[in-house]
Amino acid sequence: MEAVADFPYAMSITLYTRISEELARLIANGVYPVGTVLPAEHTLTEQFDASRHTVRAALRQLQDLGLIARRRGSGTVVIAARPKAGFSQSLSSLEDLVQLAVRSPRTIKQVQEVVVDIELAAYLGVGPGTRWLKFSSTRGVDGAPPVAWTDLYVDTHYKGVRKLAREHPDRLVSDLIEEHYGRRIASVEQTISAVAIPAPVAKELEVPADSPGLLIRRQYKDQAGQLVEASCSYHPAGRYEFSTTLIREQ
Amino acid sequence: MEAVADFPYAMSITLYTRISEELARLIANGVYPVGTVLPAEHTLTEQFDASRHTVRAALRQLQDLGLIARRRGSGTVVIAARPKAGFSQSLSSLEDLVQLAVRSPRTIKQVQEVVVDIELAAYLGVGPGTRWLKFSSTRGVDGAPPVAWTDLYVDTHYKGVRKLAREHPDRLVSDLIEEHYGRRIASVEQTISAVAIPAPVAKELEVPADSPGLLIRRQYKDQAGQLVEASCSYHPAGRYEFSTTLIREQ
DNA sequence: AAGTGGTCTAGACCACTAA
DNA sequence: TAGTGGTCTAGACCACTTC
Repeated sequence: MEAVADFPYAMSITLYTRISEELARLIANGVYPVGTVLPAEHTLTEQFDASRHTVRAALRQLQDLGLIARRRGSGTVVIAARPKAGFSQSLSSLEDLVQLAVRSPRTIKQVQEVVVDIELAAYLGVGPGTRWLKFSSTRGVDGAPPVAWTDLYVDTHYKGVRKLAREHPDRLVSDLIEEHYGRRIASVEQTISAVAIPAPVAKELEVPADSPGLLIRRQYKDQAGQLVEASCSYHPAGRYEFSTTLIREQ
Repeated sequence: MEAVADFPYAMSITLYTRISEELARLIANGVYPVGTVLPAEHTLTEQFDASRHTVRAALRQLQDLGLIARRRGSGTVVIAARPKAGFSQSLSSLEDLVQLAVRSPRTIKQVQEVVVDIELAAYLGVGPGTRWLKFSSTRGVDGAPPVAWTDLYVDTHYKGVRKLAREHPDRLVSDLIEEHYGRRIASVEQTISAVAIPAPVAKELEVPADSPGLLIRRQYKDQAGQLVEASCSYHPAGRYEFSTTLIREQ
C-alpha cells in the first residue's frame, strides 16, 4: 500500500472495508451489472494498490452481503445490485410457536384412527381415503377453562406416538416423532384466521357456541416437503394471543 | 505445517476446517466450557502446527457458527457449546407482513390529531397526554366489502406524512417515514387475537356487529426501541388469513 | 495452457484490554 | 506493560474452469 498508506488509519475504517464499499458502489451504480464478472483478484490488487489478502477480505464482505458469487476457475459474478434487507423472526424451538400466556399442559381427550374425507384431505394436502392418527386435546391449567382445543393428525406410521404422547403430556408430538423416529421437521406452515367457534368445540372450551375465536392451522413438513403432522387449534377470544417480533436483518 | 503436510490434501478437506472441527469437538465435549477463554491464536498456532492465518480462518468458522466471540485485547470466549438450530421466518419487506389474498389498496377515511387517553397509552406504550397523528383507513378492492379497518398512530413529528400518505395510497406509511425522514424501522412487534368486531367498525366492514374477526396490533420501533408507529387492524372472519412459514435453520 | 479463486506461510505493525 | 485479536504485505503452491 502506498497511495492509501499516507493516511492509513485516518478514518478508523479498514482498507478492505473501503475497497468493499467502493466495489458495492460500483455494483449499485451499474458499472458492474448483475450477471457480469468482476475484475480478477490480481487486477483489483493493482487497482486498489492493496495486497491480495486485503482484496480477498473485501470480496468476502461482498460475498457475505450476497452481492457476489465466486467460483474457482470461472471468476467473481455479480448476483445482486443491492444487499437485501429483510425482516426475520427467529424461534429457538417449535415450542416457541405456542406462546401461551400461562404454561398450559395438554390433556388428551381422545385418540382415534380416522380415514380422511374430501374436506379433511384438502386441508391436510393428502389423498382422501388415507388413514391418519387423530389426537384431540385441550390445553389449560387445572381449574380454569381451557385456552385451546386441538385436533392433531399424525401419519399412522408413527403408531408408537400414541403411547408416548400419554407418557409425556408436556412434550410436543413433533418432538417425540423426531426423537423416536428420527424424522426431522424442516418447516412449519402456519395459518391464522378468525372463526365463530363451532358448538361441539365451544362446549369443551366452556364458551357460547359461535363466539369469536382464533383458528390456527399448522402443517409440519420434512425436508422433502412431505407432510408429517398437521394440527388445527381453536382458541377462544381473550384467552390466547399470538405474538411475534420481527427484526430487521443486518 | 509439517506433521499435517505429509498428506496435505489427502482428504480434500482444508487444514483450517480440520482445526475448526477439532476445536468445535473440544467445545462440545466440555474441554472448553461456555464462558471460558480459548487459547490465544499464538498458542493454537503451535498446537496445530499451522500459520496464524490458518488458525484465524478456523476461528472465523467457529465465529460464523456462533460458538465463540472474539475481542481484541481480551481473548476468545466460548459462548455456545453447539451451533444453534432454530426456526426462522423471513420477510423480504414489511409489505410481506400484509399478506392479503388479493392486493388491496388503502382508502383513507379520516386523519386527525388525537391526545392519547389512559387506555390507548397502555397499548401504545407511551405516556398519556401525548399527541399522535391518527390515520383511519380501510383496505379492499373496489366493489367488494373491505377486508380490513385500520387505525394507525404516527408520531406528530412526522406531520408531513399526512400529505404523503394521500399522495401515495399504495405505499406503507412506515416506508414513507423511512424515505422522507430517514427514521429506520428496526423491529416490528405483532400481536394477533380474536375479537367480536365492535359496532362502529363492523358497520364500515359491512358485517353484523360483534361478528368474529382478527385483531392485529403492531408496534414499529427504531433501533433504540423507540416507538415510531403503531397500528390496530380489524379483519372480518373469512376475508383475511394470516399465514407464515417457518424454516429450520441450517 | 492460461487464468481464476482457494489455501497456506512468515513476518510485520497496530489498537485494544487488563493486570 | 504485556498479551490479545485485527489488519496488512509478499510470496508460494494448488485445484478448477475455460479455451
